[in-house]
Amino acid sequence: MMTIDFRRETFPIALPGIFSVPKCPSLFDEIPETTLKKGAVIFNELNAHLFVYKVTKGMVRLYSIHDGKEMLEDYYQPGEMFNCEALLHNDQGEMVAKAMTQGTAVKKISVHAFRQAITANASLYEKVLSSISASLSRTQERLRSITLLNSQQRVVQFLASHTMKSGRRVGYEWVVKPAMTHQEIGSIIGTGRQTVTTALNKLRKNGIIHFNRSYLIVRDMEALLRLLD
DNA sequence: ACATTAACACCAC
DNA sequence: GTGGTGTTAATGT
Repeated sequence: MMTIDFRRETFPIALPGIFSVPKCPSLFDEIPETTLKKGAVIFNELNAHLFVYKVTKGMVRLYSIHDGKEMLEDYYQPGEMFNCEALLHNDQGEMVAKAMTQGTAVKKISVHAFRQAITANASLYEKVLSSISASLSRTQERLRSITLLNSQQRVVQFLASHTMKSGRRVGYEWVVKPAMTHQEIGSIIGTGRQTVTTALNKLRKNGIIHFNRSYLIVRDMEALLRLLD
């Protein structure tokens, strides 16, 4: 009877994880996950300092509010940690995290426990850094996109990168399931939902994509990428 | 020209 | 019924 199934983390080589999704395997393994409905609050400005989280299913949106309007700050996908800023002392302002999609699941660990874990396992600290670094890169990329591209190009660019990152390859096509709402896509790329709808419909009319409420298929990724030249 | 906003109908869960 | 989508008209830059 073999019961030894612990996977101990050893890093003989320090890999520059440029393309790797920052993960935190051992620390969150034992934690039960919480499943949330779309729109459910994960943390708000009052309790943002208490926990560090990891997404296990679905997507999480992080936003702030200015003059009653929501400003999307960042978003997170399965395997990614978020709210690592809570480990630092500086206040991030009034941030709220919500489940972006139905059936989003997260795990959480208290800031105190996380700090203790870091003292026992220094490689955790690197994961915190790469998580924050990945968040910064995403935000820079969104800023660049909003500055340099028009809304149609932004839709195309987001669609291509999001599909290749989170979609499943099926033959020559890519399937993204569950589909994001046009509203959510709009908040990420900084445009209105009508603009997203019309841009997606144009792509659908050209046979490059197909979509309905539950999934989205990229039929011709090369044609999609060609639109960015 | 490009994009946003408001408005309305339609449809799915 | 609520929320998401398709479409158009008015308006702004």
